[in-house]
Amino acid sequence: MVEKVRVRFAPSPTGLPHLGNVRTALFNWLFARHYGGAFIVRIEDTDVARTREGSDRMMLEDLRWLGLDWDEGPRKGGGFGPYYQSQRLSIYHSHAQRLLEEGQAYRCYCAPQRLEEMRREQQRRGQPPGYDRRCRDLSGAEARRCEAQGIEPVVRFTVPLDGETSFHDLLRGEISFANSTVDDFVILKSDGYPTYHLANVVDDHLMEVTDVLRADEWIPSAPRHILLYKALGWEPPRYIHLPLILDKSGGKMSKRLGQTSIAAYRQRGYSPEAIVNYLALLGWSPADTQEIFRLDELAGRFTWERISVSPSTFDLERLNWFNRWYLRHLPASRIAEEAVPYLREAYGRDERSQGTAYSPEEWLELLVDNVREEVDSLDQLPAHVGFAFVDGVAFTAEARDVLCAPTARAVLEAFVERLKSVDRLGVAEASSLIRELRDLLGEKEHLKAREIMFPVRASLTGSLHGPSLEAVMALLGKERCIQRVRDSQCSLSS
RNA sequence: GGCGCAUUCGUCUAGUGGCCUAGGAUACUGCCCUCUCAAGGCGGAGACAGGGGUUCGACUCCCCUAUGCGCUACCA
Repeated sequence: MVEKVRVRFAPSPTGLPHLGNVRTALFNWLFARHYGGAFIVRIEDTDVARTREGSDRMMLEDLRWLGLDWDEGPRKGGGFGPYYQSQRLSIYHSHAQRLLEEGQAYRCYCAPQRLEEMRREQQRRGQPPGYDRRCRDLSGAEARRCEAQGIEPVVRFTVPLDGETSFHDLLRGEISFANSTVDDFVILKSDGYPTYHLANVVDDHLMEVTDVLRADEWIPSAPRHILLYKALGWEPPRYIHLPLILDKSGGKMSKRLGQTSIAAYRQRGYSPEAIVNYLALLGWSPADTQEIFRLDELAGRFTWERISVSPSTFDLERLNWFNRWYLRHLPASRIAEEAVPYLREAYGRDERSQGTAYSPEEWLELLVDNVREEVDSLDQLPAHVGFAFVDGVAFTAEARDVLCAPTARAVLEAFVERLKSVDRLGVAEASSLIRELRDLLGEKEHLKAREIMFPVRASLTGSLHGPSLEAVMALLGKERCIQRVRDSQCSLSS
């Protein structure tokens, strides 16, 4: 690749951006970065009916969030704009006009109902579907009659009746189609907007795109694009068709609305690092067995030869694994910061440091640091930290059993006794307090570790599971610990 | 129906004719560690869609079949 590589991500703003979209964006971005090229974003808003207000904004926002910055495109500009197709209408018109004049395209006045009937009939007869070319050889007089009736025509491309059209896909090799299976497709709609086929070819050429990385589903329409390039006298770009991402039920991702939108994952507290890492390994693999990759590291190692050709299934479990990894390895301060909205939502506050040895910031970080390993995503966090936020302790059945054990009372009394003599209860102090307690009771009463730890844990949190005991103690603070032990004893005796 | 793409453990994948009694990861599972849950360590179970070729030798190349998916719009 001698010339400078230029690739583009060209979403159509018709809904919530999903994992499939973003994977295509990611691969384009990685390709551009790896080969030192430019990454262009172009909004393909040519379908007036399906365009959703704000969809382009969300797409851009998702890209930004994931760290996929673009060199040219909306909000950024560049020498090949505008980057919204709806602002390039005159460009498409002039090219359509040229094809019209050269006899490589023609106006078609067929009514939608007629086309529909035609298709039904073809279906019924078991014939290949496609436009029957009724308007292909319309006389001037007939065309004028239609115009007089006020019919807005579409412009169709004149596809050769025989021969074949083939193109080279970098991954799959030569793919060819008999021209007889390609019908005279529409390039300009009656509302004046171009179809994907025209807009895409014209823009890729004008924007000097060298490599097209797009989803697999485009392979069947590739011959149309090749034919257009040829008709316009242009050189087609190189093509890499990316394997589709299927959802759990086996269908193409974009067809199911579901919970696969990037926004949904962001809301649930998945990190962009995890999503990028997961997506990168869906359809691409490194030469070794490494699995954890930062974005810049991926850019360094991403080569198109290692993109796979077979479709893959989206697997939430695996995404969760990546997310847990990042939850565990990202700085605690960042996780704490991101946990705030979830805690506020659940408890109306994001800290409860009063009466503890910590500042609000320290407290939050300590809390998050001790539970982050237990969740798949941040939205699960509140469920694990109730003990630190809620006042009354609710006991689980097994916690109750533990507290009713004959040895529990002595343990708790000894615990409170030691607690009283501590003036600052941080994690370190809690830790040594526990050690002393275990030494003492282990020796004197011959109690096992769990016979000591469980009652304390149960009285403090109402549960047998949770963060390490010293963290629990430090998070509650001295007074609340003492209070909870007292309360638990009362509630048991009553 | 037509056209196209694909087919290795449940899932993501390695594998480009001998390195494969098919490797890694995840999920599942056993043990260890441990106050619990995680994490971590060490094990286990688990796959080349089927049939024909080509070859001294096929997961790897060719053909057929099957299956899955995609496209078949004045959607992208």
